[in-house]
Amino acid sequence: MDVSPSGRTDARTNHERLLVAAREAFTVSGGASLTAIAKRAGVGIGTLYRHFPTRESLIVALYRHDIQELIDLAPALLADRPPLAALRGWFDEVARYGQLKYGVAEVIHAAAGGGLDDEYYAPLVHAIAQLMAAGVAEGSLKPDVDPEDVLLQLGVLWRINPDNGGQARAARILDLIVDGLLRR
Amino acid sequence: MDVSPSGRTDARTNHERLLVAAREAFTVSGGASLTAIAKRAGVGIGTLYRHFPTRESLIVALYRHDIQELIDLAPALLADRPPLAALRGWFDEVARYGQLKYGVAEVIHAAAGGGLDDEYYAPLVHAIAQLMAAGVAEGSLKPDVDPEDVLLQLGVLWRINPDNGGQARAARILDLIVDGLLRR
DNA sequence: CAGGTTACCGGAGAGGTCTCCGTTTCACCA
DNA sequence: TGGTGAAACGGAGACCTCTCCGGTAACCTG
Repeated sequence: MDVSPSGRTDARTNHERLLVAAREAFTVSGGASLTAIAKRAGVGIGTLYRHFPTRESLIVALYRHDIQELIDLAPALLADRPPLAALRGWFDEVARYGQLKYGVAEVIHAAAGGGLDDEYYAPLVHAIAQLMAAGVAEGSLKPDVDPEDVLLQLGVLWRINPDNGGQARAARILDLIVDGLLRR
Repeated sequence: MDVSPSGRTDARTNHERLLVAAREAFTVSGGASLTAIAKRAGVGIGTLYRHFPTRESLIVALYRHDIQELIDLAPALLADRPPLAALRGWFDEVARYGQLKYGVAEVIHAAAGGGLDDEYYAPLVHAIAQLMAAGVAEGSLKPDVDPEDVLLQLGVLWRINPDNGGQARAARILDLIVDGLLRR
């Protein structure tokens, strides 16, 4: 996932510089090649890869904060809405994040892609599990649905063309997904 | 999508050779670089790209036949099963094709990806529409669901890791999708 | 504070995708 | 049966991802 911050100060420095460069690159243009990021950081491409073995791992590091927000949102929503509304609200937020912040989309996409790198996608699964548990307890959702299956289904959000009524389409599909979870 | 067969015989020949080379490459190894396919066809990479502007367009041309099979299957299923069983059966078949034939997966993925190139993804939408219409007529499915939304949802099938219980997961998710379409 | 280990660095290189454009060749017509 | 213009060809080149390994220098230890 991420190289552990070891004793070497140069390693830590480079790690920092890479994150800064990546953040700049992403906020400026919404995307950049790894080569360009390494160059911007004044570091060799090899160094970038040692610190962040995959493209996602870099992005995850960048957007850890936002993802955490998403995760924390689940219990917050549950606190002041009925379970179903909370679930649907959370889905909406996922969609919104995805359209807004390139990085979050990337991560969820990667997570859903079966990257199996539990480290950072487990929390997302956990958030979903929480939301679903509330609905199950209430009797409105069917029990025994695997939250990972649901995360996987959310992956559809990133195959929707954003312009041209994509927002409406996303809403419709989220409705379908929720309906699929309802107890009959 | 595909270059129109013009008067030039060399164009037609190369088109043919590319298809043959691609088919060989895909059946032999399940996948190949475009460079390799062009080389195998004895043609420049530029020629390959002129005939097939995108990777998908090449694969679509290759698997047009299989996709047609899938499309024809919809009415066949409807003829000898109740609508819901037909729908679910068709979904299963899509999943099976996807795991079996690389190309079909590619196409549906591309189609669902909003490639907007109606030419070859409209038939898939139409197949779904047929299946759904039967369910609606029978009263078991909700009306007014956009078949494209459903096709989009099927895209999840190609984010499932095939090994490691992927088959079971696909079945579970297809159940969820169908449940989402049921009238409540 | 000198020397040795060893983690870390950087970039060359392999292999891909896709574009661009100078060159070749075909089909048509006088 | 040429001659000719448009269409098709092909590969160099720009740019990307990712790997590998010889060189470098930061820490530790005596």
